Amino acid sequence: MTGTRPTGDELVEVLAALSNPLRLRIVATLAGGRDYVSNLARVIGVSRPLLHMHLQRLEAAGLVVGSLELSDDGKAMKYFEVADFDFTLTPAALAAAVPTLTTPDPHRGPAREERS
Amino acid sequence: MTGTRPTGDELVEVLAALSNPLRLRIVATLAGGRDYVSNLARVIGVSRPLLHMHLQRLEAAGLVVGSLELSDDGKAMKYFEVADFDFTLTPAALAAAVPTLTTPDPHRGPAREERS
DNA sequence: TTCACGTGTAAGAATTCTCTTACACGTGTC
DNA sequence: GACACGTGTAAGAGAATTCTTACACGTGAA
Repeated sequence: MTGTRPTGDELVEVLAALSNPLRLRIVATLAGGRDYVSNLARVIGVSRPLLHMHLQRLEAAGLVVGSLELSDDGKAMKYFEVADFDFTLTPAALAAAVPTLTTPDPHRGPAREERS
Repeated sequence: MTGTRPTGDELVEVLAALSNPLRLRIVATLAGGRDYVSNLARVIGVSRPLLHMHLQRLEAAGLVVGSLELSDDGKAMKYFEVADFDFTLTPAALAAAVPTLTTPDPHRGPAREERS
């Protein structure tokens, strides 16, 4: 995964996933070792449902990986760990990714000239 | 600016600024050469007020630089160009930035344990 | 004066994001 | 059975983003 040239859409998803303080904190914490959801929520100091949502976002972007495991006492634990991603953000790198953006049409129409 | 270790807050602002398809397109376009607002709006195909807003966001994040200049025929033109930024996104880099995040208190309180 | 072209900004709607609260299910232990 | 601890998800409020439309001002040319 390291050194991969992301498509425009992938890049936007990754950047959006990392542009949140809490998610940044989640990744940073997981960088120190894998952990399961409930415990991670306690460590970071966030409610479990909230953490659950953010982990989904991070996993969708491919920044963390989760795996459901069974503990010795039969409990279903969901462990998460960071993926070893490596993205470079430079004007040139962005320019290379932009051509592969799938029309992010503003809202309705693709803009017309102002002042008819 | 290249190779600088950003603070957590700076990093969040930069990532938020780049996590939008249109802003990514703006940076990519400016990477091909400086331009003034009205023309850039035509080139990209977006309304000028909208472009103006996005440029503000990019400039606030330090990704583009604007300068008001007077053209030969006396018009005030605002030219923008990309800053030569270079950010590295790896688990380790993020972990290094996170400690400098200024309390991004969720919403109201700092979360309490669930299930009283 | 009027038109073309540059600048900036404010008001409002539609959408998305963030977060809390509440519910559901399963398993091992007291 | 009741409790502790793990999982997942849905409903709703509040705030932030994104975008359009409309207005303001200034200068040179017809």
